[in-house]
Amino acid sequence: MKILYSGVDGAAQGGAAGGIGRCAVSGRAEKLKSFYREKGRMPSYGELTRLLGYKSKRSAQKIVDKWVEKGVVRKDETGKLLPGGFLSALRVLGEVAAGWPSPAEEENADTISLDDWLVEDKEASFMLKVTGDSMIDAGINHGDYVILHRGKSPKNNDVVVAEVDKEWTIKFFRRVGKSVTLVPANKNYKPIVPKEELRVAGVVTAVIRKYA
Amino acid sequence: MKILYSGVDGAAQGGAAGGIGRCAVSGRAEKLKSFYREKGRMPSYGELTRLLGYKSKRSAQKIVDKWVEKGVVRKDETGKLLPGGFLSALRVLGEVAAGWPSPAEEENADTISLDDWLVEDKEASFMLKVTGDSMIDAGINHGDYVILHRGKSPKNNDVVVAEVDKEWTIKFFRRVGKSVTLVPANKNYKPIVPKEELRVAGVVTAVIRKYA
DNA sequence: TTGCATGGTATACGATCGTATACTATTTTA
DNA sequence: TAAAATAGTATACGATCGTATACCATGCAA
Repeated sequence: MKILYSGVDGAAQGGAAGGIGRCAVSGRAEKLKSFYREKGRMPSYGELTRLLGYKSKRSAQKIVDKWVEKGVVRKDETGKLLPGGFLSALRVLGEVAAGWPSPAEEENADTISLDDWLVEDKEASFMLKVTGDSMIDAGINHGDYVILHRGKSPKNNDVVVAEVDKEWTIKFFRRVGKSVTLVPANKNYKPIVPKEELRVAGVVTAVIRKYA
Repeated sequence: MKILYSGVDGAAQGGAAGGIGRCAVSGRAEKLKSFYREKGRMPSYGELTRLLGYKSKRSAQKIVDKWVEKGVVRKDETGKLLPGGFLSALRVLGEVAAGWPSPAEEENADTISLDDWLVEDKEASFMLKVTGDSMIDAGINHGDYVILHRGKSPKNNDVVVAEVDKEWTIKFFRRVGKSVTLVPANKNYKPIVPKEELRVAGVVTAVIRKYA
């Protein structure tokens, strides 16, 4: 029995079947990406000229014009360069059961920023680490992180973080008529019906688990 | 029974107890943040002067000097401004069971970028949507997203995405001596012992669930 | 062979860049 | 009250900014 590990360069290993190719990016764009990752900002035309090994700024200008057309970079209203779609954090592929995407799909894959995708309102959002297993049947385990949106008011069956009778918990928010019940996702725990005061800290908009 | 929703401005609502205050940031830094979020780059000194309503660049310079000391912004070796710790995506607070953090803690909370935190090697990482419930007891549900690191070779008990005998699945990777077993986290499924070929697409480094 | 893109160089333009010195108020501190 | 720090203005410096026109190769199609 063979075990194949798909490395960064797929072709070097398994060879034919299936094929997980490296995402082909032009060498020039690659240099731009390095610059941006390293320095945290886009280069000026002068810097780009040197970066690409040109002797005239005009050459860099022409490259940029094409990049703008392709959406690799954008331009300010003052002409300064802005990061385009070339360095978004992650490529998003299809579903697991659907088989592995072809190299063609892979290159055309959308890219997203997890920050933007997961957090709608950064000002009003927090991340919390979850303790306990009261939501384990909802796939929220001990040690997981949740993103909490504070401004939102909970709808029925939302997962919320709430303080009920002096204790903070994470539960399902379930409203029947006027009364509210906080329902755990673990049959070893009982639903909580707040006696005096229920303080909702926010609605859980995402769950994140990070493997070491 | 009272239900309190902690809005963005906590003080406006519940008043005293507990208190979830707004993160206090100077109005000037707030303007900088807006500029950066809107334009995707840091302002020049000239722009910053106008942004803050000054008439002389020198005033903006002095503000920047203090920001640099506090780590709000950084500077290039050419003097250009770089984003500092002021706009990282998320504030990270304590644990749920530990009670709600005090406003003081809240202001001093660390901030992180989910992109950087979750994805070590962006070039070699992908995101996949999970189909099926074979890993449900490990808290990986149908519809969840997983981040896949392709270069990594799996250790024992890692969650991997693999193609075994022409089918793609997500399972625990369990190695005993020379033989490898792919173990589901669902008692309705049986462990898979690859007969001919096992192709490991990558190791799952994170699981993300996003609530609508 | 002609014509015309393509890719690169050289150079020049006004505007803006980051930095600096000098000066005037105002507020804080001794 | 006097001294010292703070906050803001005015202005000037050389360097670099983004943009533009012109020119020179090479390659390819008509």
